[in-house]
Amino acid sequence: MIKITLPDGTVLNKNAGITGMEIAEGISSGLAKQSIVIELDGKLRDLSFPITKDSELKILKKDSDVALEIIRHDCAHVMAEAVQSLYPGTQVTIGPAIEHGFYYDFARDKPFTVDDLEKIEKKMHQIIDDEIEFKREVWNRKDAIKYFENEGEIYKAQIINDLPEDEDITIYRQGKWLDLCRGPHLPTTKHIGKSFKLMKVAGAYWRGDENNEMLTRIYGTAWRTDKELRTYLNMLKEAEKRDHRKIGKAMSLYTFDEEVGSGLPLWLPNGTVLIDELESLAKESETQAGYDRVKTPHITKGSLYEKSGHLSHYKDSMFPAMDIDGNEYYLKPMNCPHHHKIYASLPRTYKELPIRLSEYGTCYRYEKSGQLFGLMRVRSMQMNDAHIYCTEEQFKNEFLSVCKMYLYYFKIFGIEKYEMRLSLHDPEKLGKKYVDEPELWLKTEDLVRQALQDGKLNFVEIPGEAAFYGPKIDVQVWSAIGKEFTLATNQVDFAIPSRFDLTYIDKDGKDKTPLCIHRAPLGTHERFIGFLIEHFAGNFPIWLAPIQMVIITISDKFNDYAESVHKQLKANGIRANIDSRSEKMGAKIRLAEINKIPIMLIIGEKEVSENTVSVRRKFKGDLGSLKLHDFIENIKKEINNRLL
RNA sequence: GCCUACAUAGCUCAGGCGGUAGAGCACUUCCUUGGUAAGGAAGAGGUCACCAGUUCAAGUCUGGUUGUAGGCUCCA
Repeated sequence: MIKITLPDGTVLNKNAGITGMEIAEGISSGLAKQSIVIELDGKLRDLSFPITKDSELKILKKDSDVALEIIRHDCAHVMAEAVQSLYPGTQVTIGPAIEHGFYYDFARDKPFTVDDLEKIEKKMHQIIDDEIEFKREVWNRKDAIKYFENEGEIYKAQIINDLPEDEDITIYRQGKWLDLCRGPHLPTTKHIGKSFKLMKVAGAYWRGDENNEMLTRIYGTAWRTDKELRTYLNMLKEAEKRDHRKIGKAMSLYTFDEEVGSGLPLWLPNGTVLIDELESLAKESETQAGYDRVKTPHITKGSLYEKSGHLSHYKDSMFPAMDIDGNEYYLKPMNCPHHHKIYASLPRTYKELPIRLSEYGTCYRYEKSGQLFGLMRVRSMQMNDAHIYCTEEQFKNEFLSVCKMYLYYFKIFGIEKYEMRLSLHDPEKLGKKYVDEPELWLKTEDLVRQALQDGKLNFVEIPGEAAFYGPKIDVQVWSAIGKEFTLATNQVDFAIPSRFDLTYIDKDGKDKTPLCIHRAPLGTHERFIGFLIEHFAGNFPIWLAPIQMVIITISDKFNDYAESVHKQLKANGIRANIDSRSEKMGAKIRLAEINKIPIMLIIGEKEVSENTVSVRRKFKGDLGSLKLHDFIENIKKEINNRLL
């Protein structure tokens, strides 16, 4: 007899070898029906797993998060079986559950196409309807390797070979088909249900290494119920509508041109308004925070980038050199070396520090063609850049005020979903990916960590994500379609100032090396605007909206008055258009709504005679009429305060 | 860069088997002068991404180039 303790403290005395399923059945038939898997002493096991010793047992039902993960994982297994039965000779590799679904990577001479997905899905339904049991077996390691090698499954054999020595090699059979798997699994394929869908095919490198062969990955999504599946698919559709590439086109914000080159956006007048507004915001807050503005050239000699370390650590992301009078020149990927030169152009004393140099210059980075993505990943980018040179004592304060600056920006834009990440170096990559200063790395990382903790900011630590010259804080956000991006960044540079012989004369008359903070609270204008488009779904607050309002005349009898209103709006710095087409008011309103123009000023007989405008706002509708003067004063307040 | 797919009017898209292009919206003109999400009519718009090849004939078939999309890898 063994003792089995349930989560509520109940202790059951049972014969050794009893299974989770049997215990569930003993409790209630309803529970047995709902049960998916058990947690035995903290480890997930199959319902059919024989319990042989005193244990703590938790029975997990279909509604648990774990169950959903297992449904997805099993779905991957069933897909693999379907694929191998339909396309003999295809090798299986790995097939995990992921957020929203699962994937499986296959090795096959001919990659799958979208047409294959339908056939595979049909076969999967068949396997699920057949209600096949998942059976766990523990195999001898050598036998397992031999088995998979004989089957021509070289990837599986390799996976087993690389498993830790002490780990059991478990095999799951589903009917005639079997796969190496840690488990656990559902009792039968029927438990997977029908709420899944194969989504897309993609290439993926074996073990995620681009030096390895390319496998074919099939992505699927799977849910507990059809309702959940439909909700998810619907969410994807809604997200597509927010896609900055779609809205950017519809609102004429920016465009790309084949003859200009990929990743090189052309900002149209409407989009340039957004850039200008962001710049004004940045200039305003940076002036207040004691920054000085500078301007530096777009191309520079290679020798400067040798000194900065860019050529040894960052060359892959730089456009190739151009030869000018026998010298190699590069397009600048970052502003730091230039700012360092500006710092070095004069002797500096401790009294001047901190020195804060800001620049809204364009940088150029060579991104591989496959990773360009609308405005979020481009090759020419305008940075909201600055470098702060300070003493070690000043560091914490400076670093935190930068963090506060981007939190201030986030508040203005109503950005609530973000994650701050402290990116640290990977000691194994010192001298390669990172400058070879092991002690300075640790010391600086500690300095940053301390600053964040003292500032009571929430953050997570990610090793191996630092910049080549120092640790950084990245602020991560997610695009409408769920891609993750770094929006703002705040980096410490401890190595470069000494390479550039940057010094200041300290109180004691001795030369010392300052610390340098790189910071870009608005990231690049391209990415920031791409993100804002999705964040607002194109419905920008008034201060940002490229076209703030449109004047709609009820008939062309009122065009003269409309012109005079337009003139007064312009004189007050308000961006307005007139819609004087020979159309009905309803049609004009509709067009303005579709174009996401926040305010409509309707003008007819009544407004002309009373010197008013009838105000209609997007999302709010008809707000009645106001004296033109009063309207302008109100709206100016809203614009100047950058209200949401 | 790698894998897969796609590229037709300003936008969204039709164009089984090869026979030199079509819709809706937008645009222009005319009629209409209408009070809070589509009034009517007519017209103009395309070297079917580009370059080769096959063919009597290519938007359609083949190859290449460029660009775009979804992934992988990499990053603000």
